[in-house]
Parts: sequence; structure tokens; C-alpha cells
Amino acid sequence: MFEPLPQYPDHLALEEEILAWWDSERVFDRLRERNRGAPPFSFLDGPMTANNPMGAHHCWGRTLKDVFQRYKALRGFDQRYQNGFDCQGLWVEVGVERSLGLNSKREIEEYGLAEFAERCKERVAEFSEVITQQSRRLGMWMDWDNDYYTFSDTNIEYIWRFLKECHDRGWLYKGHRSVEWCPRCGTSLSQHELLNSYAELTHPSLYVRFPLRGREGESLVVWTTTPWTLPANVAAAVKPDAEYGLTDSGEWWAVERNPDAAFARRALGEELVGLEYEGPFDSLPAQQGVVHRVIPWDDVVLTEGTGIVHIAPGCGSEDFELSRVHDLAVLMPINEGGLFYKEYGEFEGRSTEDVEGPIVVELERRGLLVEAGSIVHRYPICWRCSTPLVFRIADDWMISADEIRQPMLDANATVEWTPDFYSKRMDDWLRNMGDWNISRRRYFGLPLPFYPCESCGKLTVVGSLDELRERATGGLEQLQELHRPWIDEVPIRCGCGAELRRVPEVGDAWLDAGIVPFSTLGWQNEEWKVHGYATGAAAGLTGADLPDHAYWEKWYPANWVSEMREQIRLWFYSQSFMSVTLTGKSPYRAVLTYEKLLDEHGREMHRSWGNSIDAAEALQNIGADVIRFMFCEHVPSQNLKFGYGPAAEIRRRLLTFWNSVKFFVDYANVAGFRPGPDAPGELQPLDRWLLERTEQLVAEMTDAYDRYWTPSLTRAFDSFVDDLSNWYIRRSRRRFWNGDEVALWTLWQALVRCLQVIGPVMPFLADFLWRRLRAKDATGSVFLAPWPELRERDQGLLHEVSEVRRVVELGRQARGEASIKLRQPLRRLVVQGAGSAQRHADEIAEELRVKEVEFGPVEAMEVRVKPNLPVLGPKLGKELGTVRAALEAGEFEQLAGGGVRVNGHDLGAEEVLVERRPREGWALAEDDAVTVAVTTELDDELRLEGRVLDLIHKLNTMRKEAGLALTDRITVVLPQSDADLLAHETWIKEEVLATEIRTDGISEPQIGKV
RNA sequence: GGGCGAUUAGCUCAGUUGGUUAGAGCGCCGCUCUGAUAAGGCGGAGGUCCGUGGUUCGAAUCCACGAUCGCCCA
Repeated sequence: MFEPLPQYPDHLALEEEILAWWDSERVFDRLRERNRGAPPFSFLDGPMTANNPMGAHHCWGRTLKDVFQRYKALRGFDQRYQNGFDCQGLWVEVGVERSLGLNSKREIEEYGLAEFAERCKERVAEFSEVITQQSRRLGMWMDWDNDYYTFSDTNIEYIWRFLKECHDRGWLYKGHRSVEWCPRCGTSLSQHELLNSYAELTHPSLYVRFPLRGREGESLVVWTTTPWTLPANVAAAVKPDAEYGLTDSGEWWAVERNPDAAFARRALGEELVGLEYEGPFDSLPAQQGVVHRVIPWDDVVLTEGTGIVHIAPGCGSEDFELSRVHDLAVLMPINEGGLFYKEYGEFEGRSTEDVEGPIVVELERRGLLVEAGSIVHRYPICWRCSTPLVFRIADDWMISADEIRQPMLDANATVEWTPDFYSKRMDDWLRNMGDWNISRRRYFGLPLPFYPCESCGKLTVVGSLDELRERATGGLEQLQELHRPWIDEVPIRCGCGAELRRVPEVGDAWLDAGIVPFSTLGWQNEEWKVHGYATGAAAGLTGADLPDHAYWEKWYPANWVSEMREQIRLWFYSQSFMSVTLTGKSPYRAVLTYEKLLDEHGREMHRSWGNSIDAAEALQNIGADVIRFMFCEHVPSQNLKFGYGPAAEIRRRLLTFWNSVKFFVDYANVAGFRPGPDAPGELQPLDRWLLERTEQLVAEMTDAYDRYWTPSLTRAFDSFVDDLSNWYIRRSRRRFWNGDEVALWTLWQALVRCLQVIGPVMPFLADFLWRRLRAKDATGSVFLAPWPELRERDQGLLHEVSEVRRVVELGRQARGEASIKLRQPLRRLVVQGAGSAQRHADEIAEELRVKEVEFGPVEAMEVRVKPNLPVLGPKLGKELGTVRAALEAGEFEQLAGGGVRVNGHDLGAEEVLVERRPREGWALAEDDAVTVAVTTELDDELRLEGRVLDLIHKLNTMRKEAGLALTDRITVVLPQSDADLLAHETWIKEEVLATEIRTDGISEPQIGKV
């Protein structure tokens, strides 16, 4: 007895049931035990920031990761299943700041760094737990007790080693340059952090006059959208080869920017170079002694502004570069918090926005303002707190990328990207990558182990905790973990004898993630340490081991990683940077990348727009299997529109499969069927076909999994389910009603194999159904069963049945042409061109309700002959065009056997395609390969049978309306006018389960339950 | 400005090496089944496959140029 299925699947309930069952049966543990020691499949999980619950987009990546890990497990590979959490850096800090209501670095310092660090750790502990629960609910099988946490001392120490290596190679330097700076966070951002971080903002648009010295009445006019940079102006740049003109009002503009003006004088930019001018705020203390002059710059654009660019080297990266070339003064007006220094007079202590008004007023007062307006443009904002960024000159720690660039490109050439064009994106990023800005002026992050010596000038980079201990001059007793503030209390001894203090900066969070292929796999670690990974801040959070180097050798590099596209310049980049540095090769062999998740209307999801669906909501309302199916079905190189509408559609589509299983269960139970290893009797052709069709499914799915291409998985599944349900089951219904064990066994085989291959996509549904269908001696879970072995397939049989289906389709089309419904039997069907369907003539007759099926030429009027292009193309080449035209024009001669003579060519029957029109009394339908024709004439016998079928239809409808059970027997009373139908009394009785049929003087048929 | 993608039915999207009449789901219209039934099946309407040029007997597919959109970089 198979456990009966409810009419509809309750995905949410069955998923909870399966989750609990997996736990109680230790299914995942048993799977891992089974594969232990087998060849490894190395997947490396990119760390997810443990700072918030999961969003719907996280489900995408986690689905893909789980699908392929499950598949590889089914194929018998040993896997690690280690999940990872990103734990330190700006994300977590900003999260904690918000929850504590802190809004500046000063407030954090007042709160206390030690306390702040504790809050950060608590936040990570809280959300790593939330994420774990949500991932489990999604069906993700990971080794949840042995996660890695990037803030462990282990992880930090490995980064230290990497940094020391960089220093040894001479790559580490302190850069003095203009960087994008978040005034709220009080730190710079690196190149790869400027992701999507732009907003449409309204800024002032000012045209300002700079009076030229020694040229009375003449001024340069510059344009700026950042008035706050004017107090730091030191130069004005012109394009040397561009033409400038002096207007009547004494203003110099690029001619191109003001073409209608009547210029009193014209000059090339190079003629203006060297002129001195009065700066807009020369009276400020900061401006004392600064000479303002005109400099040449080829990159001045003439498409906006005035063609003369205001240069403030302390407020822009290009400006800063120009200051080096032209030896300009560098005035940096604002501090870390974006407030003006005291050398800026009345602006002191004000923000870049607050000074806009006063600056405009002052310029106006002094007659320097030509025009003031506003402009809406894309402007960079902080990717965490959305504060508009400013430029500052900062001393950041940098890793030079020059030497590693080519090796990284070489390493990337060994990686198999899916979709493949992402390989080019990675190359592009690598070719353009600047030096890596690794320092952040923050608190809870990787402590950079840099100890500069003021007396001897040497920089010491500490490479390990042991080295720190050896060289420490104190403070070790309070060093609870490698974080601020504790690490800052450990000075070390320089080679020259001086005592050194650590720089205050912490590291870029992508160092934390990038080191993972080393820190989690025990690279160059001599002795395996059980539970040895969970050091420092991670103590107590995970039981992960710190393995030894042999383990690293086994699992590195990863066979496969999968993350969203933006990780190209984030994790894929940092991981590759560190790996190529340390080992010379790519840390991953294959990558699956996917795009962005949008709402179902294609808009980005935003909490404030009310269109956001987070993972908790999705899992609770949609269910994991449907979510997973949705992600698998989607082509990963396209953005995905996620929502309840698309989810409902998938849920409904899955009903067909559910119904097929339920159909099996219901009839198997009626028949008392028990599945065995072999068919309980002789297979019929249709049975053999379904088994072949199932083989085809297994082959297609296997291929798709091996290519990491999920859309082919769901397509193969859908197409199989269609064949299973709409052909095999429908064609075999009578056999099931009669309890035919061979049919039941065949269907059972097909379903069970289908469950096996769809399991990774929909693990809950697969196991739920597997538990009901499995043979007594089969494994309890579908995930413990071996992958179905691929067999030789009989393509011929598959082809035969597809031709049968084609004939039936055309037959229905022909009936449709003649408007004769399927309930009206017809006499004869002729099929031409589907020879292999001949063995299935009976099925075709039944499907199309015809008395005879004949294979042979269709007698019809041939109206048009077309060339068979795939055959004639290669044969005729250029001449095909004229032949085609001749055929089109009817200039040909029929040959015996179906061929034609045209333009001097004798073409065989297989070289041309003939369109036909039916003769009188026939209906016809055709495609290029197959033509079917059916007789439309009715005789008394056919009419009578048609009426019988109508009656059966009607009586069965009445049964249904009366609410009768499938097995209820009825008596039937017919009107006298239907008495002639009783010629088919037995047939009718069988079809409607009637015990008695009689006629009476009524006008409509009546039924009664027996 | 350079690079990478995308553009296919009213909507959402497939389309594997070039091949005859370009498909699916949803929506619409008609039909059908009634032992999957608040489903299922069949048919129909609906397409300049972004445009132009080229290669080819033949292009949604390959090449060039252009347009629009998205992303990456400058």
C-alpha cells in the first residue's frame, strides 16, 4: 500500500515534514558518511555577511550552491559543505552603529572600542544563526556546526601572512593620493567598493569669474558643481589646442561652449597658459602665499561647463594628479568627518553642504558670480550609508597590482566561466584594476599588522600571532583576540631597538573573504587542530577544525564556486589576487555567476518602495521547492523577476507532475500493486517507450548538471512530465483502471527515476514522493540512492512515438478543419510520410476515433511543390534559387514516384516538399514531413456511434453532477427517441457503470444510484 | 571614450553547432475532455526575431556598422 496523496500538494507543510524527517533520520549525515573517502568535489562557499537576515536574492545563490552540491553527492563525490560568514568591516560596524544610535566615529570612540567590538560580535552571532535557520529552510545542506567566520584569529593570521608576503615582494606602500571618502563613515573607499553606489542628486551649478592679473577687465569663467572646493582652488586648466574667446563683458570661455557670442578676441588655450589670476577666496589663511595660474590639460572637456576647469588638488583625483605635474599647492579643506579646517576662516567646522550658501553669497557680493543654478546628476554615494562622497587626500595603505596583474590574467585563462562571457568581464577588470587600497580608518576589522619605525624608518609587517608574541614588549595579557582595541595595546620591538606601535587602520573586508581558500583549508599548517579554527572572536561559534597542509593539497583549488556577478570585482578578485600571490594559480576551476534579482515588474526591490520580499517572507509564503525551481529555470545571465505571480505559475505547473504521481498511487493501491526490480510481465511498446523516454530524461539532466546549466534541467523535466502525463498515462488509462501490473510497474519506474534526477532542484518534493513510492529495499531518502546509471538508448522507439504524436496532432487539426468533433467516429485515415508510426496504427485509430488507419500516399490535389532545402541546398548550391523560383511558378513536370522535373533537374520525392489540398469528402493536414487525410463522410453506423459517445459523455457528466463516487453503479432511463442507441447497450453500461438501461416516455435521460 | 551583455508574440522569456511554417508559459478567442476536474488537452488570432549592410544556395543564429537599454571601466 502506497500512502495516499492529498489532491493538492501542500508545499509548506510537506517541506516542514521533510526537514524534520531529514533531521531525525540523519539523512545528510548518512549521505556524507557514504561518500567519505570518495574522490573529492571541492566547492568553496563565499562568505555571506552575518549582518542581516537573508534577502530573496541570497536564496538564488544558495539554491545554485545546494543544487550542485546535492548533484555531486548523488554522483558519489566527497564534499566539505563548509558554510562561511563574513564578520567584520564596515558592514557590521554600520549595522551596529545604527542599532546603537551612534552616528559618527567620535560617538563610537565615546562608546568605547571594546564595548563596540563586543556589540559587533553579538550581531554576527545573532545573524549567523538567523541565516543558518533560513538556509536550512531553503533546503541547503551544509555542515552547519563547522562554519568559518572571517573574524577568527586564524583567518586574520593568514591575512597577516599574505600581507607580509606582499611586503617582502615590495608591493606594500603608503599612498598619498586623492580618494573617494565617506564623511560619515570617516574613511576612504576602495575602487571595488564603488559598486552601484551612485544616486541622482541635485547640486548647485555655478559659473564663477576668476579675474586675470595684469589684464584689467578680463576674467576666466569656470563652472563647478561643488562650490565647497572653491576655497581650495589653486589653478584653472585650459585645453591647449582649443579655441577660447573673450566676450564683450570681459569673460574668457571656450568658443565651442558659447558659439553665438561675439568675441572681442580669440586665442588658443596654450596662449592663456601661465597667466595668473585672483583666486575666489585668496583672503583665507589657507590661501596665503598661493599663486593661482592657468595650466594646460589635454583632458579638459568642451561638452559641458566653460572649457576652463577649476582645479583644487585637495578635492579631486585628477586635480591631485595635475598638482604633481605642475607643482601646484595642495590645499585640503576638510577633515575626516567632512568639516572645514580652521584655516578656512568663516567656513571652519562646517560641512561641505553647509558652506554652499555662504560661498554663493560671498561670490555674489564680490561680483564674481556669473550664474547660479542647480543641476541633477549622478553622484557617488557611500555604498553602506548612502552619504554623498567627497574627495580627500589620504594616506592609505596600498598593495601594488602591477606585478600580479599578468599572473592573474593567466590564472583566469584556466577558469571555466558560466556564462562564458564573464571570463572577459574578469579579464577586463584585471586589466584595469588599480592598486588595492587595503586600509580603512575604522574599528572592528582586520587589524593591519603594520608597525612603522620613526627612528630607523623601517616598516615591520607581523606575519603571525607567534611573531607578535615574540616581538611584543607588553600588553599580551590583555590580548583576548586580534581586534582593536586590544591589539593596539601590544607594542613590539623594532630591529633598531625602538618600540613600535601598530598603525590605527583596519583592513578591507575583501581581504577577509579572499583568504578563505587558505585559512579554512589549513594551508602550510603542520598539525591538524581539531576545532582549531574557532580562535579569537570566533571562539565558541563554530566547531570547525584547522586542517593540515595535506588537506589543503586535497581540496585546493576549488572545483567550483558560484556567486553573483558583482563578485567579479569583489570576492573572485580578492580571492584570486591572494591565491595567485601565494600559489601562482587560480583558487577556482569553474565559476557559475548569476545576475540581479528584481521584483516581478522588473523594478529593483526596495524596502521603502514596499516591493521588497525577503527570504523569510518568500520561504513562508512560497515554499523552498518552488523558489528553487524558479531560480533553476532562469537563465543566470539575465536579471530575474521574482514575486508571487511567477511563483504561483510554477506551483500550478508542478501540479501536472503531482497529479501523475497521485494517479499512480491511487490505481496502484486499488490494484494492490507492489513494485519489484523487474517488470511483472511483458512490456508493451508504449511501456518500452516510456522507459526509453525516462532514459532520455536522465541523460539530459545529467548533461545539464555537468554543465552547471540549470535552465536545461527544468526544461527537460517539463518536457518529460508532458510526455509522461499527456501521452503515457492518457494512452494507458484503461490499463490502469484494469489494474494492469505491467503498466503500473512501468509508470512507477519512470516516476522513481524522475524523482532521482529532479531531487537536487526540488529536494523536499522529491523526498516526500520518494518515501511514498520507493521499493521496500530502496534507501529511505532519494538522496541516499545511487544516481541512475546511463543506459544505451533506443532512439528509434523515441522517434516512432514522436511521429505518432505528430500524426495524432495533425489528425486533430484535420478534424478541426472540417469541424468534426472527436466524439464523432470517422471511417478512414490515411497517413503519408510517418512510416515509423505504422506499428502504432491502433493507437492512432483510437486517438483520432477512426475505423481504419492506412499508411500510404494521400490522394489529394497537389497544389504546390517546394524544394527540400537541407537536402537540395548542398546539392544545387547557387542554382537552388532558380529551381525554387521555377517550382514557385509551377514550371515543373511530375515524375512517377513523387519526384518532379524542373529546370533540367530530376528531383526525387525526398528532395521536394509537396503541399496538398484535400479531395471532396476528405479533410487534410500536413507539415513538411507528414500528411494525414481523414474521410469526412458519415454513414448511419458512424452517426449512431457518435450519438452513443454523446450519450456516454452526458451520462458521465450527470454522474459527476450528482456527486457519485467512481465505483457507484447506476440505472439509466432514456427517452424513447434514444431507443436505437440500445444497440450498443453493453458498451454504454461499461462506460457509465450502469447495471440497467431502459427507455421511457421522458424527454431527457435520467440516472439513479443503485 | 573603451569593454561586456541585451533587444524575439500584448506580457514574461526559451531558441544547443546556420536549414523548410521561429517556440513555451501567462493573457485573449473558439473547441474539447469529464476516472488529473477551481485542473488537463487541441486549435486560432497575435512576430519587419531592434535597424542597415555583408558572408552564404539559405541568417533570429555568423561578420561589420548604427540605435536603444543594462552593467563594468575611464
